[in-house]
Amino acid sequence: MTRASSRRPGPPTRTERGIPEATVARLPVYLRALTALSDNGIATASSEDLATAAGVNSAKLRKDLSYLGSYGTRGVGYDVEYLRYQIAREIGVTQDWAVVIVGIGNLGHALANYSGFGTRGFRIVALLDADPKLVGERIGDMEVRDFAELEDIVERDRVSIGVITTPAGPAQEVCDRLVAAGVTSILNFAPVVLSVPDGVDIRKVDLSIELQILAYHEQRKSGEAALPQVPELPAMNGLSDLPSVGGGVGA
Amino acid sequence: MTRASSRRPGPPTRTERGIPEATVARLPVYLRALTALSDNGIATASSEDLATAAGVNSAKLRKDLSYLGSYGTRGVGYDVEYLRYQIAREIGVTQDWAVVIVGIGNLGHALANYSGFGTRGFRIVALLDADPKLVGERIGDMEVRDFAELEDIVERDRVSIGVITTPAGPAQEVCDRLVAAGVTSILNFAPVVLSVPDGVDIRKVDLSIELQILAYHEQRKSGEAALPQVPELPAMNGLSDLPSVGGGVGA
DNA sequence: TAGATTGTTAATCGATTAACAATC
DNA sequence: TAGATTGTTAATCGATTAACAATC
Repeated sequence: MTRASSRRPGPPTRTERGIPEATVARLPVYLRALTALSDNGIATASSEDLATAAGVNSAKLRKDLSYLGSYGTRGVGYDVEYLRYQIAREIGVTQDWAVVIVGIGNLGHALANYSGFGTRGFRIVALLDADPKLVGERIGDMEVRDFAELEDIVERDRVSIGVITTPAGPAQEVCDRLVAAGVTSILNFAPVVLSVPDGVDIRKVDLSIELQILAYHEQRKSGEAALPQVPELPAMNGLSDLPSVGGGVGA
Repeated sequence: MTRASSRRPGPPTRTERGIPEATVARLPVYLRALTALSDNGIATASSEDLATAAGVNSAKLRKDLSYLGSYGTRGVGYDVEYLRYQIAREIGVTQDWAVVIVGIGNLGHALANYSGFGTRGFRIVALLDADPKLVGERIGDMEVRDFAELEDIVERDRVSIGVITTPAGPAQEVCDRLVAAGVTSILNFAPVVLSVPDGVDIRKVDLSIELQILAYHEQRKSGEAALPQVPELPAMNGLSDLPSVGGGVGA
């Protein structure tokens, strides 16, 4: 969330279009919950219903929704379709955003094939890789194109979002090229801290960080109730001869 | 972060092993930064150096490290190797955690092949899928095994962490099975809110949510400086006949 | 000793939550 | 009107940040 913050002082008024970051991060969760309710033919839902579906408490949900406006009816609840549309509009997924994926290794492949690319709202316009061996390969109904075409594609298709699925090494360079080409939002899967200029948003998805956070809590559980995960058998701990899962992401 | 909170009142004393969640989430980032410095042969680093490498400000970094103890030297900085070990120990990655991956579709495949599985600290002990067509398939040096073997594997290998890479549909059922088998930490890639009992930690990685958060900010940029991403050509907006990237994750 | 840098304090900011008045 | 549920207030909690005394 490297966002150039340009906020005036004073309390955030609703009309000032200043929705707290924590709320913004939950809007997509509410959107998904509403879509699920809608698919189940449910026309109206209380904040309690919605909160349950979204996995938050109802006070938080009501507070979050209050930043968007007053879309509920006291004593009744929320109209599922109406609220869904309002949230989709607020997030900006009533229009389609053009996306490029750079780095067609295992992960890039997986993302390229990922059907529910955000329940619409996004459109992959190109899969790019610098490796000539990959260029031309078909994935689903797309073809991998040369990374050198980036600038043309970004301009032609008005691409504003780039997804980086390269290894750590080339990620910063790829990032710089994306930014120079005009991309202003980046989703980074490479395990590096990328630096971008003000005005460019960057978000990071990092498997090993997530696992490490789980490990931290896991370590502290062992004593409490369940059995420890640290094996009592000395030979098993850390010295495993199981291979460390080779491969490499390979862009 | 559905963690059974069992905190006594009062300010968090350093010795009370109560590191703030926000700090815990950054420790892996510091660990990675230290590893990079170490790989570059740097033996000592100031909080400023480290903060730059980790992409945070130095005040935050020092505050974070202060929860672990006093591992720096005033006027000098931090010994890279020493601090790296201390953080690794605090996180719990000086030991190996056994991990199972459930759902060997595109994403499961990608994760199974992912080499740097957290710069060590984790060991994939099984790839599981309920689809008989997948069972037996080799991925790297592992073989996909039947999901029915879950309980045996968890017990035998003392698995505490499960990664769910199934589609949304079966995810809750898979989750329940993991929990019943004794898994107490779950990393969920399926686009659903999973419910777990107290004492089980769950973290979620969600591509489409990340993209939607970017879209929200992107939408609000358009007016400001750069060109709008909403095409001026009416025919291009939302009505694209480009296929919505079909496929399905398929467990 | 002078310069550098940590570890900690205290102020500030933002997020969460419970409670309830407004109102359907 | 009585019951239900929203939208908002206010209290609380946790996270960030700047500043600086401690100390190498």
